[in-house]
Amino acid sequence: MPSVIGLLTGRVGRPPGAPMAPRDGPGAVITADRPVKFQASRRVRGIDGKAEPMASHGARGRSGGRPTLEEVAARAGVGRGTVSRVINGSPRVSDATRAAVEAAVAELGYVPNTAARALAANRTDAIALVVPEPETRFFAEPYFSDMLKGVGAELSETEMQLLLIFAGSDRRRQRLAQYLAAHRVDGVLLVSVHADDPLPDLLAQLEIPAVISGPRSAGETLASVDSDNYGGARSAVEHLLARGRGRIAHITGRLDVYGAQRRVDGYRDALRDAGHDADELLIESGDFTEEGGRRAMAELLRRRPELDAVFAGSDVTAAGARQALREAGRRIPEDVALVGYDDSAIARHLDPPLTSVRQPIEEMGRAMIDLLLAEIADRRPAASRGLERQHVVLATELVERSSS
Amino acid sequence: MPSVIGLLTGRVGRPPGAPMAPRDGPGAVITADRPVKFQASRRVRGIDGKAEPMASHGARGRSGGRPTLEEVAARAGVGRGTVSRVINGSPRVSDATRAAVEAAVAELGYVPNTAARALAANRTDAIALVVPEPETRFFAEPYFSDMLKGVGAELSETEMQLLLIFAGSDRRRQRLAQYLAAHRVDGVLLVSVHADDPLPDLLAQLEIPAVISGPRSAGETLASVDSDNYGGARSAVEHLLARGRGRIAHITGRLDVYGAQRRVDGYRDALRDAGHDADELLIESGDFTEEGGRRAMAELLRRRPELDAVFAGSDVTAAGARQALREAGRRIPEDVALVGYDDSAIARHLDPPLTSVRQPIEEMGRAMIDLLLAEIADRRPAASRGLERQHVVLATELVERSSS
DNA sequence: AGGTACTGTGGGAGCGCTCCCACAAGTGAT
DNA sequence: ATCACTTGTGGGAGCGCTCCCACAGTACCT
Repeated sequence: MPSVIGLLTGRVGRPPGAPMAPRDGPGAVITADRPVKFQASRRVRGIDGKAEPMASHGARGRSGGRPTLEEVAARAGVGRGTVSRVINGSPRVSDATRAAVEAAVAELGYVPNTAARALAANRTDAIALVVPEPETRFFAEPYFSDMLKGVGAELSETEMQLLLIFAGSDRRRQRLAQYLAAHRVDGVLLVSVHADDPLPDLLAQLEIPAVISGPRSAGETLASVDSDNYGGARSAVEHLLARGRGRIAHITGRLDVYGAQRRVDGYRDALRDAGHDADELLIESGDFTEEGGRRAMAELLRRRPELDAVFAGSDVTAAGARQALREAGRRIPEDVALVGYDDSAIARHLDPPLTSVRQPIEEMGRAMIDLLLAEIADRRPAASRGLERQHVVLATELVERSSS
Repeated sequence: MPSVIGLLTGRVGRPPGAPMAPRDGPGAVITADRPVKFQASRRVRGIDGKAEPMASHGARGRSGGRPTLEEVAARAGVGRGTVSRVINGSPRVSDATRAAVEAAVAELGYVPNTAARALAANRTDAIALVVPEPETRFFAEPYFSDMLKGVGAELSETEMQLLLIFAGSDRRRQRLAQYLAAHRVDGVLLVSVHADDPLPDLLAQLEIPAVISGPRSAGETLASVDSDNYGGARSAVEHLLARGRGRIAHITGRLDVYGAQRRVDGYRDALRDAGHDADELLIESGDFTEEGGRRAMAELLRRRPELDAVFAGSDVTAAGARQALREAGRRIPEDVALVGYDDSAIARHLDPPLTSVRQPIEEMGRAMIDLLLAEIADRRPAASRGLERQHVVLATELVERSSS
């Protein structure tokens, strides 16, 4: 499978009277509410099939017979600049002129030439969603498709095109670097990036606007969107406490992931605030995998056989823990209550169904796009930057099921 | 989810001495075998963060400080045209000059500007894979991902970018039409198109090269790639005959799909050639669905209870037939042998595992790309067209399992 | 010598846009 | 009436490429 999938997200027409988007707005390409009909548009080649003389240089040729801005202008009896303003939705055009231009556009079936626009304006109207994972994982995990849904929804209000780039192997990362160096996108969305990934630095160097889905640290330099890992963990632990559990263990995620650290913090603080003594032996690190969860659970049972609840760093981890608990003869939730994180599909399908902390992934996608578009728009007027990076944190929600 | 996913498939560098591809070849963008290192490339903005005067018109500005062809030429002490020839891999450059240019390219970290190239050359170096289905089906059915794999593999030798366009709803078809009208792709790959789809006509009108994966009829006007439905069906029936079955029924696919008709033809001819009388009551039409298969099977059992084998138009259909057979108390394969088509995942997982006709889907994807690239290349020199459309048919293979 | 035919090279013209300057016309304060 | 804005408009000057023509240089014929 190729390493970059791109999603078309632009819209076809701009709702009449819709507010202008930033930077004079990505305007309507064409006001195509009417049925999309394609006039056979005068062709370059003669009827006999032989190539027309096609005056080596001079009037219309290469474009394949498509109308240009200039032609629309002539038709509408206005200048080129005015047509451009109408096309791009600038407000500084009189109503009469606008109507004339729109009529000409419709009559000629004018569609802007993307390449010319990109060249002149030095932008691509495309952004990339970079996934440093093999595409199999991408398609398998609902996390990504939820994110994609949010991103797509938010983007559908714009003319932006989305490219999905898989950077799971060295070869692909190389390709990605190439792609970025060619400035083929106006901005980048980064998901599931590890702490030591050089990609963020590359983006900074190339001065490409970027938003990261989970900050790499408290001092993240890129704009970021995250769910409230700390709060989510707290809510899980508080829920267990409220259920009367007092010996709550935690299987962490990979601790080089900042979000996993924050969950540990939330776990610790919730227990401390409830007046429980810290017990480091109730914490065992996992790695977000099922096997890791099983191993960690077995270890916890060995160290603290009297535990009565487990907060796992992910649903998959919880699934592993569940197996270890079963093997040890512990019943869920009677003997040990279990809470996961992510509220993924497995949470619902586990036996018993798993209480889990839901992250608003789709919303995170939307938020990322908002931030990114703002950054792109800001950058445009090569103006005084130095804006602080935005960091958005979205609330989580505990979904209670019968495992706790 | 957005309606167009684009896949990046281009390569990073051209293998030294690789044969030139058509039309003077999509050449190496940059000879980046060396580790991808990004020089901080002189920036437009001053160190203090304020915008440089940036002489309103005149030398270098908009491009964001990236080197241009002109600069590479100056550095290498040659003309602009020569650098262009080197970049595009033209053979009409002396070795010494080429080396000098390549050195300059490497030193400056030159990467061609895609937009400028697209504008000047009137091409996009992108093609679209159009899927007139919702993306859920796309991701669920291995048919598509296999196809994608083949397409991606073949494309990885070129600089072409792939766009995946979902045209499952009216809105999306509209968007697609818009996209095509803007000539944002050089060519289109069409998969699973129904007989009455207007898309092929639209493509013809816009003069966009296109290849279809299953011809809509014997007189398909578009270039096409298909598997040998006729031969595949024959091999299935011949296999059943060889196993001593004499009363072989057929559950067809949707008969508005040309391939399904061809399978019926193959079925008929195989029986006729073996000296069996035609028995139209052994043929019942399905619709490629499980429910259709079940219904058709029930009907066949009612009409011809003495049947001893079934050739189903697809694996899914076979799965439906299997249920109906079970319900009727027939054992597979003892009482009734069952053969499917597609050799999809369910064929392996059915109980008993299903004998099925495998189509070389990945190869079909490759073949489609080959045809499409050839068409695109042919079209370029607006030369005498009128070439006959190419139709490629690939052989199928019978995969024997225990259901027959 | 003068053709004829290459190969290799430089650079003009142009692709279809956006950006921005110039300027006409209108509006209102002085 | 003059000045200072504002609003709307036209069009020049690019953006960074590709295409192709022109031409120098070399080679091999007559």
